[in-house]
Amino acid sequence: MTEPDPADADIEEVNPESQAATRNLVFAAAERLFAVHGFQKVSVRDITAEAGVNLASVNYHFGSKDALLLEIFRRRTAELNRARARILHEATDKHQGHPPVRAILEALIGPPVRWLDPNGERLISLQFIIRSRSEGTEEMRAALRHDVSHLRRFADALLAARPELAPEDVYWRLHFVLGMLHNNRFAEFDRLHTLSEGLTREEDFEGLVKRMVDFAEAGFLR
Amino acid sequence: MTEPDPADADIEEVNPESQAATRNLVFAAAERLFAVHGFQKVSVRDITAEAGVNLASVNYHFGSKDALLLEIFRRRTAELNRARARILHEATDKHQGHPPVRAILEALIGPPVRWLDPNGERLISLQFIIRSRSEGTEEMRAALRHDVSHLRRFADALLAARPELAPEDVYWRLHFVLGMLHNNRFAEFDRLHTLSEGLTREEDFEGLVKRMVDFAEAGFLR
DNA sequence: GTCTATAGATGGATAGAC
DNA sequence: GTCTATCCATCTATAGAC
Repeated sequence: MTEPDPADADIEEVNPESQAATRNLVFAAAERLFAVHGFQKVSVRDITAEAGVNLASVNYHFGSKDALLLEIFRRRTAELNRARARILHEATDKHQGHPPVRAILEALIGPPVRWLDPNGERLISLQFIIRSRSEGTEEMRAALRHDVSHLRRFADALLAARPELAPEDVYWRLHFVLGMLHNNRFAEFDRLHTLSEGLTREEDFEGLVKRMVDFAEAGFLR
Repeated sequence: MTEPDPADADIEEVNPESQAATRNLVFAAAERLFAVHGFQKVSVRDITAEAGVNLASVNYHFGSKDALLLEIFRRRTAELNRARARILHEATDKHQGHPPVRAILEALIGPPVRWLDPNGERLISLQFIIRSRSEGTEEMRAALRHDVSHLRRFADALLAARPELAPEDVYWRLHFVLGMLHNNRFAEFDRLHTLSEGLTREEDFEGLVKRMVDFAEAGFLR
């Protein structure tokens, strides 16, 4: 806590921590509201009201609503892809440079599915990332379209693990797996739970990782 | 063509066909713009400009922008689910009431993937349907959440075809297959084509149906 | 039925006081 | 840095002339 110097009592105090605090409050409120309600439906007014700060904060700290969106997007996708890359790297080391299909899929699927756990603190971030695929700004969609470097490693690993498959088969199957992941939205879970009459109310997320890896691996091994 | 009666030349003519034509122009323009640019980004002004009709047409013919959206949604999802139900019904008849997993998956996957063919006239409708999953109005999302009757038949057929599986396994795998389908968006194809450097530029949509059914069937049979 | 004009609401952004 | 007040653009919806 930085207490203002009494000698400065009549000067407007500048508190670096409260500055960072406001920025973080805006960031967190925006991520949460966007994740739950969608990008276009949430206004700057909604965000600042939720964060308990003044209306001008978004523009002061981030420049614009779109720039705020882009910063959240960049930070969260970087975190997710780092987590995936680390696991893939470990699997590569463990298997003398040639990880099997299952280990590759675990590195791809594991992090985002573990983020679904409501007991963790990542659920909102994952929902935000999923939403940005369909509702993002032009800048975000351009980034998604052109920046495939993190997927490059997974595609190459899968191509090496299944050299007898035609490369286009590998790419298409990777696309199918990504589809499985992108479908893990609040609304789709609700629908699944309605259909299954509560049978799929999942609380064991390691179990869900295993379900998804099992399903995806079968598709790659046939 | 209904020609106006010359006796009515000084009375404002009412042409039922031009009325229907305006309505259809609005419907088609709205579906196309929503499918390509998203629901919130397209204004009533965009729609009427694209259709070449006056600004008031949307409210006159449909009541509101949201009602127009809902009507497009209802019509297209009904068409898609009818096509799926018909194929499932045929497969059920053909297999004495007990279609195998592969036939069930073909009925689920075939219609929406055939709609992807740009040589057909369904691509826009499918993109609209996919978008409504994440960007729809509250009414549309409520319909998606609660109306699972069309999926009910597919879930029951799959449960019957794999009685040795725990029901929740069947439901989760159905969820994975739906994820594969929902990922067939313009933007995701672009990304896949970037990653594969053009290898996946698909023109054979029956081939794509087979790819997807192969992948999904493997996941159900393991 | 069509169209123009506009009402009425809401949004992002910013100037200027403190 | 914070906050209020406000500008200005844009949207949906509708009234009223034709």
